[in-house]
Amino acid sequence: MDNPLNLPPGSVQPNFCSAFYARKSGSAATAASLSQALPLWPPVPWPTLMVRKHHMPFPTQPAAKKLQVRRLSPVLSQDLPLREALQVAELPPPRVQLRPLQQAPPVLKQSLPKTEVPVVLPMRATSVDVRWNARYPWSETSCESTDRTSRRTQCKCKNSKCLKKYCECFASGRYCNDCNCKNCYNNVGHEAARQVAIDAAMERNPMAFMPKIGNIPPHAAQNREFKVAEGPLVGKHMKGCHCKRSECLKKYCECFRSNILCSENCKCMDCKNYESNEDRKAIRRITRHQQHLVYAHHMQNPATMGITGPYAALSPAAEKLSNLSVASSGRDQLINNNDSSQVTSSLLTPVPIEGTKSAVKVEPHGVTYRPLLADVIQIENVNELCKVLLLVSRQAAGASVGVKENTNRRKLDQADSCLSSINHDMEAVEKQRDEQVCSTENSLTAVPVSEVRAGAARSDPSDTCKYDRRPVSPETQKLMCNEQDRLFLTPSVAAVIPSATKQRLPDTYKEQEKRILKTLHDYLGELVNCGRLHEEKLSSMPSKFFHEQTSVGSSCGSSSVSRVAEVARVGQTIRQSLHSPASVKSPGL
DNA sequence: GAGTTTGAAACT
DNA sequence: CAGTTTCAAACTC
Repeated sequence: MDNPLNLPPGSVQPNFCSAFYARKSGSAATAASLSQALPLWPPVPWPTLMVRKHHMPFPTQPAAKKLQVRRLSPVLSQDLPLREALQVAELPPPRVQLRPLQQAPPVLKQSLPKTEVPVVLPMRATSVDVRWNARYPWSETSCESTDRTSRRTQCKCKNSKCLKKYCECFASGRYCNDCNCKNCYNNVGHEAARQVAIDAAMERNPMAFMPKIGNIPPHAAQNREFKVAEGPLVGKHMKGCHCKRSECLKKYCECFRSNILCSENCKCMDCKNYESNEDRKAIRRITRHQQHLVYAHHMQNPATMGITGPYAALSPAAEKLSNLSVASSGRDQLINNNDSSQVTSSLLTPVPIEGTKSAVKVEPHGVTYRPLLADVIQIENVNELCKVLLLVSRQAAGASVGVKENTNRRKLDQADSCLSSINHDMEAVEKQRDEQVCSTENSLTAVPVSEVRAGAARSDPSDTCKYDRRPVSPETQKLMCNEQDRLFLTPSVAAVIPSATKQRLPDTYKEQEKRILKTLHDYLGELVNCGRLHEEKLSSMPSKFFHEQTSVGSSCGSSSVSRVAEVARVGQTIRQSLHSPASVKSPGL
């Protein structure tokens, strides 16, 4: 099979252009679905021409125009149902006809060096990862990682039929979908009219659907750290902005909106969108601060990200921002024409900075985030908590049935072994986690990956009883919610519970449950306090702080850390007491 | 939510 | 190519 894009075997190889030229409803529908699924511009006729030479240097725009546009006398291309389409779209007929490059007159072809292709493409770009238009560079990317549809930019066009570049959907190459537009023709049902509009736009400006931002260094496009470190991307607006009153410090300005500095291409007045300008820096600081708070809101209120459960908590500061649009804060940043897919996937899925093991979160537009409990909760703390809970449980059982100390010790050794195993699995879980608090939640339940997967397949919560016939109180069931506490239900862990205890019943279990929940409650309370203290500190510090926070080993909340670690120390005390001949004392939690 | 401002796109 | 109009997003109240 022909593979002009050199895509890996098995990967999707969309060919929007052929679908577009075919002008068959089936092909168009396929293109439409792909258009919605993939962040690229389907309809322009160039991509098929470009992919072969996408490493070529940028040509000048006039050269492109000469090559792509041929003046026509009123004769329209015979293969297009233009007249019909124009009647539908009520658009004026094009005065020129675009022709594919291959059909250019020989003299034109010969007049150009072999490498000269009338296409502005970032280096290393392909027709798959390039964004064809940067007027609305955020339109596909700002929200897709969490919700592919609900937060995508929705146009509100009224008069343009969504067939002009006023419409951001059309300009960014998307069909309108769930938009608030009126009299929309930017859909599969009006494919012919849409094609006419595209041709018309191309006729006015052959570069109409090309990226507006160019000259992004390849290493900037590829290197996530670069994006973070460099602040505004080094790209340049190909046409330049023409702002007069916004000082290029509002989103009216395409450069500012795209997080790039104005360049010599711009013809703006009173421009403040240059590197050393203090106003620009201040605005960016505020934006970052808002983004941080919004992010903190999401982290502390997991329900907004689809995470629900007993640990969901909303901080007061973040709550104030609950009405702040994430889309608006995020959309103003991204401009990476080379790497839209990567950005799409990472925008709300921050990744750790290389070389740090803390849960630092990085936004692709240069903002570095850090969970409030980063560096507060360590895997050791979680292990200790698990041990404490086991010991508390055993104490309760021991107090109830008088289990001998040597049995306890033997079982404790088994517990250690079991915990080591759990720890191993938890490390695997940790690698996969994308969010520290959620990870902590998982860790507290100490669910190995395999069991997480197995658990996911078991939709019936009552299935957990298959592991153990132990009864669970309604209160516990409420607490467990969707995340069942398998620490005490899985066969491997159940094995460490003294067999004598297993046989006693409801009273013993009640006591165990009560003390475990009490301990866990106290621990979670400490965590919540830690998070709040941390957040208060963050909120009271200048935005510069957020960058400093990217360094490993936050100094914030040292007292909180010690408070959390207290639980671990208590566990240590219990362990020591259990190993000593002396009788077990209450942990005093 | 309505009205205003703004600058790109479209038009002359 | 410059000036004007149209348009929809950004912004303000």
